[in-house]
Amino acid sequence: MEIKKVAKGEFVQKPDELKHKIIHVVTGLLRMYLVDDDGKEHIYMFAPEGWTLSDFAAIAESKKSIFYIDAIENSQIEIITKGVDEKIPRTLDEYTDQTIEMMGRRIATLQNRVVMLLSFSALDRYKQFIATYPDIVNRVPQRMIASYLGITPQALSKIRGQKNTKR
Amino acid sequence: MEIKKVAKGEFVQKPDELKHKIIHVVTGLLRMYLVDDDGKEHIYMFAPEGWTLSDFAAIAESKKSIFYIDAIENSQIEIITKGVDEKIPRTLDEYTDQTIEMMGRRIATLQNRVVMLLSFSALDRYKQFIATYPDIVNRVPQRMIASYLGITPQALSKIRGQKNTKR
DNA sequence: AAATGGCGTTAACCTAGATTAATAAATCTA
DNA sequence: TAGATTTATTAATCTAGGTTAACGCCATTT
Repeated sequence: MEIKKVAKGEFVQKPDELKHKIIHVVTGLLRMYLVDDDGKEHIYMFAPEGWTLSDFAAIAESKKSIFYIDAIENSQIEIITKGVDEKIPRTLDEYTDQTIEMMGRRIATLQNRVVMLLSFSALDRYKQFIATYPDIVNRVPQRMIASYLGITPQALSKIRGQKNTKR
Repeated sequence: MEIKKVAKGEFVQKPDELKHKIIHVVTGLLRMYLVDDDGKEHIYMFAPEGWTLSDFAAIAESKKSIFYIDAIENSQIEIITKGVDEKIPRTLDEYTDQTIEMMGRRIATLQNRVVMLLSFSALDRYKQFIATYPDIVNRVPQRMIASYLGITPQALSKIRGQKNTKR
């Protein structure tokens, strides 16, 4: 396990790297995102202090990751590196309590995210985001929140205008 | 743990029940879905043989579930029931290898789903679905696939027409 | 076999959010 | 601190997919 400082804007991972990374954020704030065929960024998740980032699907399927990971703030992180073909632990005693807890939280988060993307309007997604991650809201630019919500910065700007006049 | 037969169309869970359920599918096919404020159904996941269904977020947050679960085919299932306030296991030795494996697969699946919902067009979502779940495609009505993809049955029908003529 | 109800398809119209573009404010950099 | 770059906002226009509605096809029930 490697401890590292990353400056704002610095990359920790790029797609197609030959090693998988599991990144634990000690201080600061990172983001994990993909770039689609049209060159558009889509933020998969933010990771503030205490969160862990990794491409579970890539590790599970022994594929290369499609995600970029970079720092939104100067951060301190711990990195565990594994070969692309290295298998996920197969039995219980290869796991730690901490890993299990992280997995449970991750499933709950992803589940809520899918429900939101499936059934909420852009406005409701935004409301839920600020209710769920009030601290993140003030630490990242609007356009990244828009990207996380699956809408354009322009649409988010419009929504915020409406939201304020409607009260 | 309770073993049960459920007939096609029969409910296994409805929202707001006072017990959480973890459902393992032995044979057959179930679906887990929610109904939004406009009365529209959104399918969260399908569960054929070997899959496990549960509302992780509700269990993690000790809340009541928002999901319906019912049988698409006559099925045989195993149900584990827990009180709504009953805590998720806290330490490793309360887990089984099987549970851990299920969690890993679930994260990978959900991650792929979020990426798809964030960055794919309706057509690409459909293509990815039939590539990933070829067997499910022929076991569920189109309208349910549409619901899973986050589009209307009419939109899916149109897409399928295009897809065929474009070759 | 008629009636009922679910399902898939097609088509006309509509709307939430995307796209494009222009501007101003904030932030970075030399 | 001047210039360059990024960000947020507003507005005009466009479009993927939603909505509504009608029709035909199977199944199931009577």
